Amino acid sequence: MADRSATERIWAVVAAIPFGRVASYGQVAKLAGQPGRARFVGQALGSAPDGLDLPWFRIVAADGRIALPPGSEARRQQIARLRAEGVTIVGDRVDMDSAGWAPDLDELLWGPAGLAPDEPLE
DNA sequence: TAATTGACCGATC
DNA sequence: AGATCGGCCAATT
Repeated sequence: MADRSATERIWAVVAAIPFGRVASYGQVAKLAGQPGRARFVGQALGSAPDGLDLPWFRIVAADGRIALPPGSEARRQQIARLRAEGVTIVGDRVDMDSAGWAPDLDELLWGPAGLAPDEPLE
């Protein structure tokens, strides 16, 4: 697996998002080595085959808003899925302060990925 | 082939 | 806090 296309690289980053965490499109793009191409992330997800079982629902807008169109079935499922993982969602927003994913350094500061996200850190 | 679209982002007003 | 604008670039029309 040497020459992965940008799309496949994005899939890999999305797949690397830990349970109970969310990441923004721009962040995924940056981690995939393509800063500034946030929109491409959305396309990559829409083009992702179901076989990958990609956690697409862990991707939200930079402000924590659900990027999917209101009233859409996919959006409703995204919210349900995130809540099922213990992510706090108020209105149409995710609490990025507690559920937002950060680069590996944060895992060292915040603890291993198995940490229960319900627990406020303060 | 050109124009339009889109699961966005950041700065600015 | 909301709205506007430019940038980004592959897929679709």
